[in-house]
Amino acid sequence: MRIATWNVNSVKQRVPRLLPWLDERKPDVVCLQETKLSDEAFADLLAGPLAERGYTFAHHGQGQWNGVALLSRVGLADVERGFPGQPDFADRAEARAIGADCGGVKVWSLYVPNGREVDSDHYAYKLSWLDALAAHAASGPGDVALCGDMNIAPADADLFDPAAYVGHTHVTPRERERLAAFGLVDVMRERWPDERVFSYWDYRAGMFHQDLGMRIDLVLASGPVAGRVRATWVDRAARKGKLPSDHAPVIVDLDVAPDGDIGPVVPPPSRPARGRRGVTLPQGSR
DNA sequence: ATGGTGGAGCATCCA
Repeated sequence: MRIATWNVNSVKQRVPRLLPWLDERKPDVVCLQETKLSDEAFADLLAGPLAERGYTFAHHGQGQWNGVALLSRVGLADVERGFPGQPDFADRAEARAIGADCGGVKVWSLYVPNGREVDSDHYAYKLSWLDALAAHAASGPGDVALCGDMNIAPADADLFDPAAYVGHTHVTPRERERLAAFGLVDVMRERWPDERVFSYWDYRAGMFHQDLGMRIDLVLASGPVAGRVRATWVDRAARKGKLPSDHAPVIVDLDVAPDGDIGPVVPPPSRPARGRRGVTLPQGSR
């Protein structure tokens, strides 16, 4: 079973990239984030193309911001939109979490709040949001995979240059502690312990071209799921070419790949490290 | 060079 997670940064803009990518990679379960559509608009846009490809789907949207979805060819049962105790921001519920049983695994598509500035209201919201998620994720006895844009780099190795992020969100101990508190396995880092591997590159200043990115899109799996992993990689090809998202998909194969390949013969997930110091982070970049 | 891009949508806000 192949699971993928991808922050598409507007699924409407990304349709010409998403549909060929589904045909090429043939994921069984897809977690999308930042769809930026209402449920109705998502269905109008994608119900036909997804049905043609054998996917059922569930979307949790709020219009122009946020929005998460699950696509599945292995079943989509017990769909949950949001999770118990999920906090609001400014008294408004945001569409940042959708979960379902897909092929025996409870899969969550998550778009963790950005946090904006350390110690801002939005940062406090991010921490409380993660606390509530931990309480819910820990409550289930079954196999679980938390997938999505966590807006946290688990370690300094997940940054092109740790010095560029001093004082920024995404790297603070309080955020990283929340990730660790899930008690789940970061399957990408387990598979590639010493590789330079990023999933997000700012659109600005040629960051992707220079491979100046960060790894914030994660698959966090419970032990039994992590034990089934045969391959894990970042699909950097999806970040290239015309009108890409600023994130690349993260792909995880459990047991065997959908085309029968046994995995894990895949290229290293990113380029070798090139010493780059003193690069100024684009303002607002996360 | 103290900027630079892209998506929401129409004035800015967000990442």
